[in-house]
Amino acid sequence: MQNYGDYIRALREAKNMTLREVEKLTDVSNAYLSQLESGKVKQPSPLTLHKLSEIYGVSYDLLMEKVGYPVTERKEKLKSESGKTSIAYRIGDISDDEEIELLNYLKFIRNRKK
Amino acid sequence: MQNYGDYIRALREAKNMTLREVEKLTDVSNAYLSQLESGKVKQPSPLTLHKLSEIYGVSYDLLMEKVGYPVTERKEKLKSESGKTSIAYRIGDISDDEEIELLNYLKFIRNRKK
DNA sequence: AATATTTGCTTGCAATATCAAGCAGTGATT
DNA sequence: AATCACTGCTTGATATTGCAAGCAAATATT
Repeated sequence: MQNYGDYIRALREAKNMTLREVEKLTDVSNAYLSQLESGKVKQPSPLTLHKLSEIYGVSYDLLMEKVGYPVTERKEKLKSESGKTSIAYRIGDISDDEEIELLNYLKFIRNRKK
Repeated sequence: MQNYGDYIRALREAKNMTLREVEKLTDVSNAYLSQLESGKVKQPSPLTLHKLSEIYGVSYDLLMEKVGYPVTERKEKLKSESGKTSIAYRIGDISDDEEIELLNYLKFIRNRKK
């Protein structure tokens, strides 16, 4: 299992944001963000995770879980049926590690030219 | 709203438990429990709150909220399942060529292992 | 080429979570 | 009454979060 830091770094880079851009949007220092992404922080506070979840477009619960906090049981796991034409449908269920690789690869092909 | 410590103390006393009984059940020191209940702790960790929620029979979310942590709302939870939370959102708008590359790459990494 | 800006990072430092150990009061047992 | 166990509490110590300030390498601008 990978470090959750790699995951949130992948999220940021997938959006082509710098640490200081995220800092301005979240009021979390770039110094601390750097530590987060390099795995030097065990469990960032829920508030910090909430801010990150908002700008990266992932669910708060997901980040809480990745960091190792207890999560509230979601009894219904409804699959997104809306959007059978979306890429999400074609990709299907993917693991966390696969998602990191995909996001990294997307960043790569988008920065490839120029 | 006042001190959440008063609330946590009320929960314990409603069950006629001592600090040391709770300590044995939760592995949270009686010293710290005392500080919690007397309002000397700002934000106990989610894990601590989870343990307390289990033995006091209240929801984890409720304690999280009382302490001031962000909570996931029901509405957002439902909506997010097929919206912000899906990989489609994280990827964002994507061209046909990019999608083909992504899907090929996904196939590649899935065949790569083993 | 020289200078300025950007970017990720390291390093103390302050604030806080949590515990181990001990202390005083209260109630039970001898 | 003396002792014992139990109760809540305080205090000092340790670990961790998060920040301000600075730094070196990369990139942009003149």
